[in-house]
Amino acid sequence: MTNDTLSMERMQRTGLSCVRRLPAYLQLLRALRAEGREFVSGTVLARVHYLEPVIVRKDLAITGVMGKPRLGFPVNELILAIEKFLGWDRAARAVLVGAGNLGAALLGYQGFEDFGLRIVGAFDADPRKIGREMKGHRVLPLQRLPGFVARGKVELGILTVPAPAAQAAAAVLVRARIRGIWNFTSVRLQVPPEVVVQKEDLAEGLAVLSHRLRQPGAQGGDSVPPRQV
Amino acid sequence: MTNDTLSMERMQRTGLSCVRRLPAYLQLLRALRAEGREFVSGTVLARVHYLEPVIVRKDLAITGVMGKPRLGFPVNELILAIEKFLGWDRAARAVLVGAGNLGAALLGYQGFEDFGLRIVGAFDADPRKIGREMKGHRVLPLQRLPGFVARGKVELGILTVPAPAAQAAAAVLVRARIRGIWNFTSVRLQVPPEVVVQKEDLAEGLAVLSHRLRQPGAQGGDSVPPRQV
DNA sequence: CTGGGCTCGATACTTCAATATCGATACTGA
DNA sequence: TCAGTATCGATATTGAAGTATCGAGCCCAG
Ligand SMILES: NC(=O)c1ccc[n+]([C@@H]2O[C@H](COP(=O)([O-])OP(=O)(O)OC[C@H]3O[C@@H](n4cnc5c(N)ncnc54)[C@H](O)[C@@H]3O)[C@@H](O)[C@H]2O)c1
Ligand SMILES: NC(=O)c1ccc[n+]([C@@H]2O[C@H](COP(=O)([O-])OP(=O)(O)OC[C@H]3O[C@@H](n4cnc5c(N)ncnc54)[C@H](O)[C@@H]3O)[C@@H](O)[C@H]2O)c1
Repeated sequence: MTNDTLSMERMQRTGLSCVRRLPAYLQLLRALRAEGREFVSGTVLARVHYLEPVIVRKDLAITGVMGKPRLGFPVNELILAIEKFLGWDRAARAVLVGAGNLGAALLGYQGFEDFGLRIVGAFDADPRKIGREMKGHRVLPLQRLPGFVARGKVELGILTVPAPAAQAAAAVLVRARIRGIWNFTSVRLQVPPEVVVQKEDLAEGLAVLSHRLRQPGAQGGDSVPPRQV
Repeated sequence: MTNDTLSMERMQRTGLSCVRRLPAYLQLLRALRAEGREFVSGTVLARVHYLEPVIVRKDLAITGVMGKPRLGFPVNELILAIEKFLGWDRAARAVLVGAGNLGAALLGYQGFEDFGLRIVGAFDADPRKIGREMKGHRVLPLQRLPGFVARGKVELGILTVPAPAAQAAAAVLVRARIRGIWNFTSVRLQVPPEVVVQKEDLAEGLAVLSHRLRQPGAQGGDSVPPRQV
């Protein structure tokens, strides 16, 4: 059985929780590679992220990379495998729709290249914003989006318009044959089944934070720390 | 058994997945209240959010509000119960640390009052930003944070500084006796157990999106997959 | 060259969320 | 008035994620 077949088989039964943790591993692995480390144990990765070592090993198993006893996992190989697994080996091209508060922040964020994303265009409906330069991008009118997407092989749309405009803007993206939408509005978008929508809802995190503040027995930290020492 | 006792008992065994869904219900319930609706069935709530009716009923059960057969749940009572459950009946006061790209977006966001949050101050370390007005807030030097927090009964800190500055900035917040930190950096903060940290990681969502784009059998629409504690 | 100890992968167990099913209730409409 | 039905709450079942444990491999120290 080839490595690829193995990888594909495991991909089927991949839990989402695991996928969510991969970027954190990737970040640390890249830092280790920059230091020249060749191997790292799952135990070390776990300690940094307050996880159980066994979770890390199980997560890394889906990449198909084998660790060596006493040594750990090969850092560089693991980086490449995770990047390939997530499709981050080549950055996906994305357009941003809604060059407002949040849109400007995302346009100005330098870290997306590390996460397999490159914003190549910004669009807005407000005539006062169109034509202006924003964080190194010229804001274009929404009417030019379909041509831009088709010509530029754009795969993703980032949606940062006000809630009432969200569904209509999503429809424009869908008609432009975008493959996925990163949705920062609070609207549940209706899209055809071939379009993937990932909703990013700040209210969710805020609800968890508020709730934990009210919980008397809540523990601090980003997650449950394993056991001390 | 009083409603309060019931509510407190159920609060103990509340799952996080449920808490994450509450803001979505709340949003729709408020819209219904604005229309004058007095009752709404769990089935309707479920349809809007693409959930199973059973899930909605179980989620709403933790508020202690009882629904009536054939009628549904009392809208206004439910809103008040959810707000109280999350502690959103009075907005928590928060300071923002790091008035950069993302910080400016959050400062300019008008929707936080609906989520029980009020940003009352903005802080930065960059002398060029200090003193400037930003989205209606004067940016203050970090040294003034402790006094500001103590005097203003500030409970929350919003962390939007670059990653290398994150731990130090968190330490300032902790020393100022903040109760919770909303962490937008990619750093796992080390804080004492009485401080609650909620980490908001865009890379997680992006990883899920990328992965689903590569999954041939993935279906569209946004789902809210459960996350680890 | 040989035993100790760290680490890996595999398997079994536990916990919790999602789903299915059921009887009970109260409004609708004939 | 009373059958019909949408809806509720409760319980049981399924499934996924996290946890515990074990044997095996391999490096290193002595
Ligand atoms: N700002 C934040 O911190 C924040 C946080 C969480 C969620 N959000 C969500 O992000 C979205 C945008 O928030 P914001 O604060 O940036 O609002 P904003 O008003 O600052 O920006 C919205 C932008 O969208 C443009 N726009 C309006 N209608 C459009 C259309 N039909 N097509 C294209 N562009 C259009 C507007 O001209 C404006 O530039 C909202 O849905 C909000 O709920 C924002
Ligand atoms: N911009 C985005 O869209 C985005 C998205 C996801 C995550 N983030 C994260 O948010 C954080 C900020 O991102 P950004 O794009 O706003 O960066 P930024 O550089 O625009 O803003 C950072 C701000 O923090 C200030 N600062 C630096 N050191 C400080 C200190 N010790 N104390 C107080 N303030 C200090 C800087 O002066 C600057 O104003 C980063 O950790 C980034 O990873 C940003």
